Amino acid sequence: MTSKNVKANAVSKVCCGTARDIPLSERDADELAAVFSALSDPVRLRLLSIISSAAEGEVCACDLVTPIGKSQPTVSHHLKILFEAGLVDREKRGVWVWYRALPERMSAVAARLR
Amino acid sequence: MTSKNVKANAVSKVCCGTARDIPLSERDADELAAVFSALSDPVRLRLLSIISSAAEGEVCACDLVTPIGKSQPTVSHHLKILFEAGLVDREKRGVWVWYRALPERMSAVAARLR
DNA sequence: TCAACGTATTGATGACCGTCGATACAGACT
DNA sequence: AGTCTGTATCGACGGTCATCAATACGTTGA
Repeated sequence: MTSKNVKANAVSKVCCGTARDIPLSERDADELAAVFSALSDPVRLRLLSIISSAAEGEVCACDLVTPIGKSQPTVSHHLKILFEAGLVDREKRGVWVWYRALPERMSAVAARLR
Repeated sequence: MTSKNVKANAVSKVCCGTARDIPLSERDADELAAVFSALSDPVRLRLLSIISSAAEGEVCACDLVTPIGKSQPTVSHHLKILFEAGLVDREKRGVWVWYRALPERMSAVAARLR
């Protein structure tokens, strides 16, 4: 329980080493996990896909309900999660809400996967 | 409901365009979401962090329980999820199971975030 | 064969999540 | 004023997940 690791190919009596410190802090792990939680739903990934590939750089929420194939409250719920995770930005203009992708945020998350 | 998008700064009467096709297929979205689900737990992220930064390239499962601070069944459960998501590889040698990171898999996932 | 140990599985529990119908809210137009 | 429309919120349902104690499995060594 208090000994060092052994060589890769050996099967030794001792194995378990002392508890080393974890490179990723608990707070960082929580924050990262929150972002990945937002990315862990296929509906949200498809929403991100549509928003990111918009020729105008932004998409009206009303253009997202039909292609996703879910109810309007469900799509609104997923957009809120993406927004709160910092993955998209939104702007209300009149009655409509326009969603914009935040590629630098995506890149930052991707960078933390090495 | 069947008109085109309007300019960014305008507040026009028409908004909602026809349903365009989604760049990300439903199957791809499901697969990607499954990987992100595996990454959406802080315990699993910390496990990945320990395994990825191992000097020997691999870590014995017995060295993961104490630093994580969860019960042995819980750690085993999370390791199984990481393995089934293709994020880590494992090899049983004697009584012990050694876990190894798969950085190329991480890079592949990161690449899909643009 | 038996005991000891590391790991995986089972079963149960409490919490969280995706979904939708109904409803509330906020602009825009008459 | 009122009405229409796009969006967000509420409430409820069913399903999934993280967690642990208990247990089963597999390997080692006596």
